[in-house]
Amino acid sequence: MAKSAGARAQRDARQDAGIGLGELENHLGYFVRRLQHWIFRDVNAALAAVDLDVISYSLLETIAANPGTTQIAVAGALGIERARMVGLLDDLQQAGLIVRERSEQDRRAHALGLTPRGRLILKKANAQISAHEKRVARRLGADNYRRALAALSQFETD
Amino acid sequence: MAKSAGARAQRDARQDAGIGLGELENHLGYFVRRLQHWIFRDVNAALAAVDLDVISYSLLETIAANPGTTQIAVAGALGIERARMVGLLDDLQQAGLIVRERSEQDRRAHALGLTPRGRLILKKANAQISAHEKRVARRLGADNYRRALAALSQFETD
DNA sequence: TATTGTTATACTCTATAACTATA
DNA sequence: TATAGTTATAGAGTATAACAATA
Repeated sequence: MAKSAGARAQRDARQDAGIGLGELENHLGYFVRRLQHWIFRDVNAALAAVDLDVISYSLLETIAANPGTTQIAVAGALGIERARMVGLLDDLQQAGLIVRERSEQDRRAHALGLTPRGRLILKKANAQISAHEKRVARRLGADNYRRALAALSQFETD
Repeated sequence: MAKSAGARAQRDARQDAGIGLGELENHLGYFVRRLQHWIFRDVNAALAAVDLDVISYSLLETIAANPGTTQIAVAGALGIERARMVGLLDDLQQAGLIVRERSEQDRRAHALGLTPRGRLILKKANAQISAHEKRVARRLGADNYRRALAALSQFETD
């Protein structure tokens, strides 16, 4: 029973520190938040090697998967305000990683794409991300990692 | 194979919207963030019925589980800056839900506790939270919910 | 009229440093 | 000297509204 052993070890550690968390320890939201914090820090540390953060990386990856897409489409897919996209894309453009061109179908919109340098940086970033995922898997346990990925990938948001 | 069916349905929905997410869909961090966002919104909406938010609720629950504990201990347990604790506890105190008393062992510290009203509100909050957890479980699927809770509760942060 | 991108504004969260009173 | 709580400040993230160009 690896499960209760791991959970118990954590509870014990907190009780050693003289503080428990009551009902919180029965709620998925609490554990999701803890894991998300750790992942956020680890992935940003990993991406610092290629001078990116997790948001810039997500933007590059989404643009790479949808060449010619618009700012609004990317904003919607990633849950970023369109007002905030402006500054984020400004930075990526200044770093020479993306291009913004007037769309020919709709001249209000910008068609987004990666520069050759953008593709290179993204490739390096994905190597860092791959190492990061391995760290998560090792820390969570390979079985738990697979279970968590399988379970959470089925969650459909509104 | 409920797994690939669910994952496929989501992918299809995004492709219908004309945009995919590339490598992001293989990363646990992406799904954790998505789930965390949904939970955050749903739990805050639920707690609005008792005029709390998720942070205030976590504070009440932690204080209830550790009567007489200090601000620093709670801050450490929940990952909140001790500077931010001040304002958060000010609000809870003004709402008549907690008491801050000088600790008799260490007169620098505040001993924290719930008022009778704090205990009542917390009880009502936990009923709301319980309903929220059921919504998460239903949306994720009962099996996935159990698997996710079991897997994620074993993650130990630094 | 509605939409894309943009700018401006305000509010919250986070991080940091410094102060006070105690230890 | 170090620690608990507090205050103040600056930076990042988020939400909102309004504007120009285009549909």
